[in-house]
Amino acid sequence: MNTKSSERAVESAVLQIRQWILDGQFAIGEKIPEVPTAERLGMSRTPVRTALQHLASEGLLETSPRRGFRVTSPALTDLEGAIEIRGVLEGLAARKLAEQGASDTTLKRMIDAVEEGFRLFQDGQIDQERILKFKSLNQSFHLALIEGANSPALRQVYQQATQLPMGSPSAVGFDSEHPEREFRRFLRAQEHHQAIVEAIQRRQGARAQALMIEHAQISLAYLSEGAPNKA
Amino acid sequence: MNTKSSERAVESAVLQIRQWILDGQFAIGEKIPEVPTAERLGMSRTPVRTALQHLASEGLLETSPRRGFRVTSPALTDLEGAIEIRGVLEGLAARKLAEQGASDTTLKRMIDAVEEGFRLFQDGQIDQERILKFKSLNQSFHLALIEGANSPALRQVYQQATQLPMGSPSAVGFDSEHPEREFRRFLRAQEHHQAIVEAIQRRQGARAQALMIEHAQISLAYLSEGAPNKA
DNA sequence: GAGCGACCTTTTGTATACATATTATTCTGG
DNA sequence: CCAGAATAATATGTATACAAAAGGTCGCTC
Repeated sequence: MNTKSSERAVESAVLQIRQWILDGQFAIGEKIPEVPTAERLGMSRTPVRTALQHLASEGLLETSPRRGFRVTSPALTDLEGAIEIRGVLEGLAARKLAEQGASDTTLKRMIDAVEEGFRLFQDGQIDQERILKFKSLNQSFHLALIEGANSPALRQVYQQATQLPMGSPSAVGFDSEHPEREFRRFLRAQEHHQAIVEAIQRRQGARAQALMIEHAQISLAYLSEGAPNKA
Repeated sequence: MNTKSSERAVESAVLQIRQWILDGQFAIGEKIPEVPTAERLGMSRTPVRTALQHLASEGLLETSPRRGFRVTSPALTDLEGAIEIRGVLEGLAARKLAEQGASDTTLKRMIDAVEEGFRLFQDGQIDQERILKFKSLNQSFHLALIEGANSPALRQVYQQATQLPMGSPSAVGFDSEHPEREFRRFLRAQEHHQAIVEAIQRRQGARAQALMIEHAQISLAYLSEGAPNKA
């Protein structure tokens, strides 16, 4: 196959291989050889190699000099750890925003996300479409927070942290058997977001930080309550 | 040139290019093209490319899809950000240690570091050798903390964070013109370490976290006092 | 039959060729 | 003389060829 259509073989390889790993299609210590993977993806070794290096930098693979790439323990037990990390990093971002003042655009992005979120749930209904929309709004809120904090270091580390398996804010699950409980959970998240925005506007750094960290703890509590692990 | 001597062209390229960047041989936003770099290093584009990707994952370079690699700001302005991040991550580690209990070996590593630190300064003297020793003890303390927290995700993100330029705990400076002030600074750090160990032993999670974060703030205050930036 | 070593296969590392996108330059029109 | 488009030059992304090393297999020796 010669130089396919577009020019993002690497990107598609990263997405596909990451999915394979998260789907559990590879055992924990299993080796991922370049040639079969390249054939499976219909491309040459070069982009596959690049993709594997990228995934290794994400922490999904480990590599030894002449020994290729192997799947690391996906640390499913450490989903907790990833959420905690997200919490303290976002807490730091919230405090910085409050202390140094948030830009109008940042504030607008956050307020918009909150208001749209309330509009989503104002009639008390909940369905698949709204859940997806909420996830998107949620991610938008958290991203505005991090980007608004105006700290390249924070942005970079946060990005690394959210690349950990299932560590992303959008990886919130949904228990379809208890919709009313889920509804309350989303609403509580909304209220937290609102309180955080308020604290930032009032320049209450410590409060913003504490709220943000507590906000992350919700996800943790949700997990230990026996929530759906793979929704 | 055909397949040089050994098989670590990539490694040598990483070392060399990293050195060039840290030496300031490239301007901040400057592009690092593959071909000239490959020629300069006497190898082909392939290992250079791999090395550049690696350095990008370290945060020294940034990359856009079809636009190659550029040197990122060494974040001298964001040294602050790196220290803050270290602070909240170590704070999280301290809380986890306190809450879930520290292992004997972890506790011993931390206590040893603290006691040796006090022994270093007990006669009120300070010199180059002791400063280096203190840096080593300091690093040992912080490493024990992170590793003891038993969270793979935390370990990984922390490692990433300390790879940020000058973000490592051992990158503490020393102002040789004010030795007595420096002495007090080190002593204060020691006392913080001791208090943190105590809080962990007493299972006071929130206190341990707060102490750790405050501990990081010392470095920040030190910076803004006009401390030596490159000691 | 078991241990050790040579050989063969597989796989990674590097070099190079080519295609395509980006960037710089030049030419034309206003 | 400047602006914008077409074109040339440069650089990146991908494919492929080749070399060297790791891992496995087979055979030899004791």
